[in-house]
Amino acid sequence: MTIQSLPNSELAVMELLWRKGRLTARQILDQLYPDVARPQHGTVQRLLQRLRGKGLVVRDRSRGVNVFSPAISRETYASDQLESLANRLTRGSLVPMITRLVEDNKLSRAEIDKLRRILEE
Amino acid sequence: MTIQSLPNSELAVMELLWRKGRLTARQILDQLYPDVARPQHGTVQRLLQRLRGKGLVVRDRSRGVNVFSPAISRETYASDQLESLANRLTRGSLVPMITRLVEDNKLSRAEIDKLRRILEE
DNA sequence: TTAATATTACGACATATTGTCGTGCCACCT
DNA sequence: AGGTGGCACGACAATATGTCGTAATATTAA
Repeated sequence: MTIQSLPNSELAVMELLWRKGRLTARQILDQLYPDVARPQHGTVQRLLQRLRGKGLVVRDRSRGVNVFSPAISRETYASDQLESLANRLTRGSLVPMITRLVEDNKLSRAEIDKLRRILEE
Repeated sequence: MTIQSLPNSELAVMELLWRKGRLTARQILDQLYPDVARPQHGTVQRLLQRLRGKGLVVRDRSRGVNVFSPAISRETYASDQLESLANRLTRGSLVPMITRLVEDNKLSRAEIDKLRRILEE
């Protein structure tokens, strides 16, 4: 089963968690809405709650304040989304998409080199 | 600018158009809802209208009945979505996603070989 | 310990998106 | 003129998304 695609607001929270690793709701609030007049704790709590429901965030209740962290890595989420994309559009194969990117010169020399190295094994 | 991600109902129409090339609304209706009791022309017309609005479908009014065809290829749409995914999640690079797929053995031998050939140039 | 403060969980909405219908209008064919 | 099919689009239900408000609980400061 594929992980669903996240809406912007939830992705923004994941982005922070992927960058920092572990954060409290307040820390997320401060980073997401640094200069909002009346920041809403509720909004962040809600987003975290929904993300937990989707299995993308775990919380640590062991200390006073809940600490949240990603349940899956950015790479896992990203590659999962890529698989889903390929399944929906190109019968599960990456070939048509990558072919097109190469033909359109959308991949840098460096990127191509790295990909080749990965595929050497 | 990136092409937006299509909802299921619209993707189903694109899928048909990509497969067949050119179709009238009625042909799409017959294929999409082959055994629905009271098929709704309006639904298909609406979907085609929205797809035209998004620039993904063009119509040929030169004959009596409108004939619709894709404005962009499946490969263009797919690779565009892939770029968008990479931009949102991995700073535009495919490397993290592909690396993960290889590590997880999600790519077949044949798929890897094809990708390598594409990247040879 | 108690009052103030922060945190949490979640109901409630406003908006936006998606999936469907229905209807009125138009063109063509008898 | 009447019938048939096609077309454009308003409308709306269902769902998803983004945001608040608040009551209950936990924590901290006095």
